Amino acid sequence: MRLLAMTGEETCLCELVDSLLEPQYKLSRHLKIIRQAGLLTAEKEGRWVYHRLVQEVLFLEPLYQMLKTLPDNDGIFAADLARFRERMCLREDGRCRVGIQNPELAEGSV
Amino acid sequence: MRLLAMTGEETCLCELVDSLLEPQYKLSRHLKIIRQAGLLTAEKEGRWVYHRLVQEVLFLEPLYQMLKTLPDNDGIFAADLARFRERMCLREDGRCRVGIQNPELAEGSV
DNA sequence: TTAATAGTTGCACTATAGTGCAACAATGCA
DNA sequence: TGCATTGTTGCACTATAGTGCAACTATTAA
Repeated sequence: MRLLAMTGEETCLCELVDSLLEPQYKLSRHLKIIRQAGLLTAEKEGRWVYHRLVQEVLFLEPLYQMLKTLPDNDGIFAADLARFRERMCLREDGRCRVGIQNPELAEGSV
Repeated sequence: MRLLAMTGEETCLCELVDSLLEPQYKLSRHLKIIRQAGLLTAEKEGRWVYHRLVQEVLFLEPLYQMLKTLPDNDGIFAADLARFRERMCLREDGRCRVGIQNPELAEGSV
């Protein structure tokens, strides 16, 4: 797994689910690990939790720089990014207002 | 495990064994993984094999930059580095001429 | 050509990391 | 207040990565 939200945005979990096409609990745990490592901040806002990468740590800057430079030979990241951009269009006033859109990954999908 | 030879030097395995205090086969395999990932070149020279980090790949530069910036809170890296400097003093004409010095890690140690 | 030295690797084993289900807390809307 | 929604987590399980021994190759020096 890799953190793909190198766009500098802050996102909530459901937006990542729709972008990366991974189940909610998987990404939730992934984010938790990154948060405990001190690379991510979580800010609760109503039902949504906004995650953002920490910028103030010295050695993280070259790390982010590397992630931006990384090649994307198979185009997977490009596809994730495209879905992410599309998903961000659903925001209202810059805030997420809808849950998981992908029916196969949504909560009550049986 | 972490690659610690960020000093820009090229080193042979026995020098790393004496610096990192890890058994030869462990480091040999570790180097193999890094080599297969394309981050390391191996150059055989007599009985010795000199390993050097690849510099020509675009996204590796910020990675090395990050490794140099990484904090060393417990001082382990500093200790490794000190042993490495000491070990490099045993070279003759810039080439390694002796095997593993640490008796507990040497070949015929029983 | 034999012995010692520098390094590699197959195999079995152990430890750690990732997965999926289901139950859970917390918030907001009807 | 009750229920749907967003997100989290305990548990058992599976997959992957790391470890140690010992046998192996390749090279040099006697």
